[in-house]
Amino acid sequence: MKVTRETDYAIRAVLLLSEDRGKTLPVSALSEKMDLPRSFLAKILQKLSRAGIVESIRGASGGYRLKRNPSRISLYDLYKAVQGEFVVNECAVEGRVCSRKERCAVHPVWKKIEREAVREMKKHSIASLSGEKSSQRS
Amino acid sequence: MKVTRETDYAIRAVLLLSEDRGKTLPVSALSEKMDLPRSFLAKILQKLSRAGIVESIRGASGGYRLKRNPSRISLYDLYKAVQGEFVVNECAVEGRVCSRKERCAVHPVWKKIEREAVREMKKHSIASLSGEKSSQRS
DNA sequence: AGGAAACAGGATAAAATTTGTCCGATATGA
DNA sequence: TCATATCGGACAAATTTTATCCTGTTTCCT
Ligand code: FES
Ligand code: FES
Repeated sequence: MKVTRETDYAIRAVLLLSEDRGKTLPVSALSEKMDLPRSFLAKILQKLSRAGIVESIRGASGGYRLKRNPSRISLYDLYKAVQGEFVVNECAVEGRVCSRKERCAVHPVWKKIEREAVREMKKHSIASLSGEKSSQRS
Repeated sequence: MKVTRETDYAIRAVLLLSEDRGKTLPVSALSEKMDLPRSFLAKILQKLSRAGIVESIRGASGGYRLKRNPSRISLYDLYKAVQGEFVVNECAVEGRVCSRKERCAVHPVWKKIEREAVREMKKHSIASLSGEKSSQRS
């Protein structure tokens, strides 16, 4: 559930890609401009690529560019592409074995926190977050 | 931010302690009844003890008992006693070094998720969660 | 007094996760 | 062909999670 460096880096990279919209940037440029470890970022971009969020262009003058409109990329999309399903408590995951699940009164609380957090992350698109000065109220 | 086994176990133990209210139970009993690893649970109870949530009675026929009324013990109290401050993204922690903090539009989103989750956890007391059928009373 | 039951606190450690690096293979533009 | 890139897999350090064990101390009971 916690947002790791991986996801944080993914967000920063995608934010940068959304600035020069449609532009293709190599990992080196993204890494330098956002001060992120290069080879780690490379791995992260592969995940985003597989998730259909960015697109890779191989070969000389290649790099990465957004595949979707920034307004259609939410924080949740990035979280999920990088970290997978958002889970508050392993015990409350659907399909997990937990002998107490039926009578557990705490379970629903974790589920609610989960839903609220996901909802909040879905609310914010890269488009609404980019541009430094965007006074997004929520 | 994720709820670890430690916190999950703490909640189960405190729930059991709240059933026999005021009763003192040794770690062995708590461990057996809730099927939790004994020595691990012992460590967790020490944390709860230091946080003033439970009280330890040493010596033969000793054990642990609640120090506060179950209606005054929230999930958040337990989370904090065991895992410390609730944090969604390390980058967004107060007082942390992050060069981009000032102009970062994502920061407020993590903070909001944090506030909402903490609020939700504070809303539920052990009293309101115990008794399987969630009959509210205090 | 002595023994058994129980917690306190520190040391230790296995397993899992996070946070990366590196390299050989492949693709592509000039 | 050569320089520039990504791809995918292997590897690895650091940290966190999930425990266990041991020695010491307290307290009840006989
Ligand atoms: S869901 Fe497993 S104990 Fe609550
Ligand atoms: S708070 Fe550090 S980059 Fe957003």
